[in-house]
Amino acid sequence: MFGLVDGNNFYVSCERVFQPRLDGRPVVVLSNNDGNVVSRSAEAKQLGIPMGAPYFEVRELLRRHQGQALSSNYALYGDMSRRVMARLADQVPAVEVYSIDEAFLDLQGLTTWCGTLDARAQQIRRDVLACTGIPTCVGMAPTKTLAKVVNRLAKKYPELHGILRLDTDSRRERALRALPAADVWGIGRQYAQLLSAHGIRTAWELAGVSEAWARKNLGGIVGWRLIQELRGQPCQGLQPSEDGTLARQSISCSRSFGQHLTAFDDLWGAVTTYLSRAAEKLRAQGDQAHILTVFISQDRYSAHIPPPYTRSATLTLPSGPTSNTLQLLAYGRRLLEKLYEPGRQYVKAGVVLVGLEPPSRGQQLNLFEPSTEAVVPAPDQERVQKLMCTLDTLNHRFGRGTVRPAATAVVGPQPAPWQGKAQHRSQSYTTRFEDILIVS
DNA sequence: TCTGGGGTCCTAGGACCC
DNA sequence: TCTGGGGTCCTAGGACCC
Repeated sequence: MFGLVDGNNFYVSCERVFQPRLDGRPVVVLSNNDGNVVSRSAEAKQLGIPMGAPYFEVRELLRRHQGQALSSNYALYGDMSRRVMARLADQVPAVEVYSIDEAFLDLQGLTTWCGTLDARAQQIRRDVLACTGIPTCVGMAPTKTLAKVVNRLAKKYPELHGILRLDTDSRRERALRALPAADVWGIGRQYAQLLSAHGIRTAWELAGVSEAWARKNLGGIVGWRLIQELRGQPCQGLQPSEDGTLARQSISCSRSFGQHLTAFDDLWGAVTTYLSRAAEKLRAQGDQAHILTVFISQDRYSAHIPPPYTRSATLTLPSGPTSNTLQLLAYGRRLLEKLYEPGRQYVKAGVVLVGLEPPSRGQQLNLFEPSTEAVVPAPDQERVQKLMCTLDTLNHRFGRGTVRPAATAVVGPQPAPWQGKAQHRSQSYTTRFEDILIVS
């Protein structure tokens, strides 16, 4: 039996823990750059504010209803997530951290030592709420996909008190009939449209399509598995997370700018910032990368700019995998030089690291004489490692960006030109001493 | 005026291998 | 005249997730 625990309106709930004045009011949390709505309180949902709505479209509506919009505060949400996951790990045999606000649980054998599964699920919810302040719902079912189904229903119907368990065929049928096919895990916009065109409205009807049809129309093997899981045949196991974190197969960092940028140095400042951050994540994961991509984008909403809006360049590092920020920056600069065109207005940039692997003992050498200008010479490995370790320690202890590449420096008191908007940011209550909550 | 960021998996097609 | 079979790796693109 799988459990799925999901934080209700997670980002909004994190904010409310430290700002009770937000209770009972329509509250939304915005994406980076204060762009779109990414989390909504129940009151905001009731106003009809859709997920993903551009902020400028709903600002007036929120104001009229004494609502509040908040800039996203990932330091806070990440830390609250860690606390929630730690509580879960304490109470079940295994946890798979699926996203910042969701985890699959292994419920095997839980009933034998603590009453019914339902009672156990309620106990987990109470514990998480008491220890972190985050309200959750729990779905329980024989497959991950069905656990997602019942979790959604538990959220939708308050009379279920936050939990729903699915263990018989008649319960499965009732649950699937109650859920629109478009709300099934794995059915996005395109597939929803296709299903609707074929008259398939509920998850129950979706579970009834033929295997051949699912294979043909819902992404091959992926669609086949989806149908199996809806019918109660598990196709995905639990992949327990080590120490509450996930080892990634790719690491990226990208941002929209607060204004249009045209100067190379400004773009380079942004790319330097993002690449430094990505390299930090890479080292935190204990990996090195051997493929680097840099991309820059123009405004895709602009009427007079033809696609493609994004141009990217990828390089397999000729000197082998590395997690050295300085070496990555040297390659990154060449990629950006390749992409940059003077006179164009750019709105976003980013970097992606792939080909991740743990450091090997020796450094990979190029069999053929490398064209010397293409290779960024790798300085002494041990010294570099020490340097990176010192960098990470300082930035962890004194705050992100305390020690950083000079290309990101800005003269004067104004924010960097690539800095995005965040006009309604709450404090980092749990991760900065200066921001600790004062109760008077 | 204003429109996010960070991931996953799968498929198809081409180059190349023996 | 006649032109195989079974692989791997890489890339681009498309779908999905939160």
